[in-house]
Amino acid sequence: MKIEEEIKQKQFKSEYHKAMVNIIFTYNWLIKNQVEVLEPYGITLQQFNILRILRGQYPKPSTIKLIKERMLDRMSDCSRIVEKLRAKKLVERHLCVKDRRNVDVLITKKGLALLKKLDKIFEKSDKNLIALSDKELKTFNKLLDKLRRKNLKIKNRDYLNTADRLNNSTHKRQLNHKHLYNFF
Amino acid sequence: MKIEEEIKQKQFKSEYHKAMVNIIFTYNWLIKNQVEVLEPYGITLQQFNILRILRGQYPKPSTIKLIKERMLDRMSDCSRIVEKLRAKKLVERHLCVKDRRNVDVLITKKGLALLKKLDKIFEKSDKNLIALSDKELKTFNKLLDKLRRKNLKIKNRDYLNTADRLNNSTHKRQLNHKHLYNFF
DNA sequence: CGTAAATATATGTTATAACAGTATAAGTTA
DNA sequence: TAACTTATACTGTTATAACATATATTTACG
Repeated sequence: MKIEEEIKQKQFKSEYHKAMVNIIFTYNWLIKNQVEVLEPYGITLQQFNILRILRGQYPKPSTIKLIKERMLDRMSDCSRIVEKLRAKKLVERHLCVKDRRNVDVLITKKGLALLKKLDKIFEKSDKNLIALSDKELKTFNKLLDKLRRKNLKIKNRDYLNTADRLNNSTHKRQLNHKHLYNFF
Repeated sequence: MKIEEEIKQKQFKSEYHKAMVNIIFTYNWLIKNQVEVLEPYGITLQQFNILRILRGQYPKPSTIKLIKERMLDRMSDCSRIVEKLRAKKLVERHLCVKDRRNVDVLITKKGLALLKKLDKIFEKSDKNLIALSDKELKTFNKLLDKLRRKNLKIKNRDYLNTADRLNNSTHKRQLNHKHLYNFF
């Protein structure tokens, strides 16, 4: 549906402006779908994404640090999310003997089985979700990549570890917008 | 920058999958910029958007209901955000005499002045942000509109008022993803 | 070796998103 | 007009995002 109808706005002041709204609207539309699919299975989007990261490493365990990096996000709550997954018996945690600062996180059989089930669900729901042909998808991806040519002053990567974070204290709590997930 | 480099992933299993990640990544990239621009001015993105909605109606006042609708979101915290704006003297609140259930919210001179300043800032920062030509923007918007052809089972609009919300209690707290803003 | 620096994770704190529920006013109908 | 329904806004609650700090371990360096 055209974005103008979706949000009941007669017209935008420019194609540029329309593109901004369109990205935001489409993002919400997309996330909403994912969340609704996950809801009956009792896990959140964040938990789901961590499970997929763990599967990506399986049978190798992942440290909290590795998970954080894959989430491409500051994700200070990573420890706590992993703890919730552990409470559901979807992951195991072991102290790493080589470097006792690390915690090895491993997805369990139960976790793998859940992902397998969800794969099928998503395959079905996703197939009809993004309604573009393969050729259109390519154009679309190219445009998105080009769109972001200009780098932001503060890059995501600057915040990947505590040290960097502490060196930059110019900003206060304002970033209420965390959904930088890594799908794979 | 290509999305593969941005998130250090060698390749995606499909263009479809890449598009999903790309939308999410681009959204975060966009919001991050907005938030950083607003930060020095001491208002959040949500507050900023409500101010713009109020300016859109000015000199007419807006009810909380109207603001909620324009936000295109459940936005149960609307009252509280307006209260914060009032504390900063950016808006005024008056009891509506015609219908005493309503609260008339009006942007103040100070609020208008702040928006005017921010307009200039954003014009500068935005100009270089989305790096697409006008023709590319048109193609891009067309693709985004087409992308969403398939409607989600649960539409946003179903949640615009309390009555509708109460009639649908099939879901629990899961929707941690609110950034459906209305820019104008 | 001893001390400082760096690293990895866990925990504490505050604001707020996402609900649910309540209070008040207006509209509707018997 | 009373009784019921709907509409509008406000308030309460819980989980968590976005920090900041603390603790434990390893590495680096004099």
